[in-house]
Amino acid sequence: MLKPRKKISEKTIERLSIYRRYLKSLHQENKVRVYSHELAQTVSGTGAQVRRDLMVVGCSGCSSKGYEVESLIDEIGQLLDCSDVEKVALIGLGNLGRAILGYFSGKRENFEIVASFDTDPEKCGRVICGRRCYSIDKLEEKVKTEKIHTAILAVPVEKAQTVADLLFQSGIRAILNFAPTHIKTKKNVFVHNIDMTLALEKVIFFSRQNFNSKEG
Amino acid sequence: MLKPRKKISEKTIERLSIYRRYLKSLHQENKVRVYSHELAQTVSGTGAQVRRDLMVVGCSGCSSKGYEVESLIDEIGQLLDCSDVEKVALIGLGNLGRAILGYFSGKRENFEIVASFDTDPEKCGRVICGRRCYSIDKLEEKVKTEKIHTAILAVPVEKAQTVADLLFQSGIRAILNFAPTHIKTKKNVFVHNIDMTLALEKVIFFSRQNFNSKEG
DNA sequence: CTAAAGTTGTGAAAGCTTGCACAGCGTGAA
DNA sequence: TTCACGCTGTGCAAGCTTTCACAACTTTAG
Repeated sequence: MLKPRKKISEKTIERLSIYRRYLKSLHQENKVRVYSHELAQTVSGTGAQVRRDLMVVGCSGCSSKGYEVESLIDEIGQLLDCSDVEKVALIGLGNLGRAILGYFSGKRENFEIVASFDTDPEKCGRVICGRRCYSIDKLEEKVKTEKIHTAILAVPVEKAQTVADLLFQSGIRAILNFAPTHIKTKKNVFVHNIDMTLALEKVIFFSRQNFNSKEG
Repeated sequence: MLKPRKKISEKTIERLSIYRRYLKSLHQENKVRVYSHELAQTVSGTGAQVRRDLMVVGCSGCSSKGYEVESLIDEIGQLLDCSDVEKVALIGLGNLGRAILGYFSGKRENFEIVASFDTDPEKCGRVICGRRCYSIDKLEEKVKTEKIHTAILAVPVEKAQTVADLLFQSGIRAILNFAPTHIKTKKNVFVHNIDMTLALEKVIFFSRQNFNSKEG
């Protein structure tokens, strides 16, 4: 029943997600067809790359007319989305955690933050940004009863590994980690890091390098 | 005067930054030496990769004793850091923007957010999270007089390209973009995107894939 | 002293990602 | 119908990244 699908690279998945976002905006403008080179602009890529990415979703392009916007959206969705809305837990309600909660609140189709957790007794039990905050002691229980498979980690760096271990133990399958540290995950759990400090340092480095190589 | 340095890849720069972070923590624990395979753990990599990364900073390892923590920190710093603190501007003081401002406030050695900007007249002129917020009309002026080279973009997606163009025009050399859209940059400007929705979608996808391939 | 163990630095292979180039096809014009 | 055009799908090559594997070196033990 499961397709014999090849390994799909992270980069391809990211681009597909970006294509879809653009396709949805085209759909709202009632555009019916789109060419690969148009999609390519959304990722600074080439038409060939787009076509290759689309091969993994079971391509349906049509020579000289391009791709149908609506069916592409569907097909990418079939690959990327779950059958039902994915439940997500947020751990850590500091400044960043609350901002994340606000950022993801409402208007999402594919996932929803259904619970948040913190250690601060001041926060536990209250409703913050429209979601009830639980004590982290309840994490394992909630994750299991609510069948949550994905977690966003926005705790201080010292606590990140401990909380991550707790998440593994609870049966979480994926973590989006905002703590600036590498999380050791032996299990079959996918971890993606968003390390803002790292990103800023990188950006600063390349700004200088570009500048020096051109003008310095 | 400028080293004839080869192109250094983004990935290498990221890893170097991570190594350094770990090295600093080792330094605080008064650890003097470190082996490549220890550093490798911080990035889920191999010793060979670490050694290769370190080649670009002008390696100084010593057979069978490993690397000196302190001098490695210095050498990586020589590559990554500017001679003086890099000034950064933050555009957009919504929930996310304020969280970013808080996140980066204080205790940073290499960079500092020196000004923030927003369109909301309610915010302009006030001091938010310890930084004065200016009207976006002042952006070009401020960027030029303060010699700011780097910007963090945390504006709504509709405004992202417009503001980015303004930043290019003002002479910005690098942008860390949080808006979920691709920014067109013809000039010699380095743009790095942090797209949280994209990241979460990716994480969800791979959690399912891992799970299915193992147990489904 | 010699030998064993363990690490660095790096050439070379393997693997992954992107871009080129072209066959094949559909469309529209004449 | 026939032709020219332009797009898709994809083999292949080029480029980039990681890993392997090993010589050279340092330290420790005997």
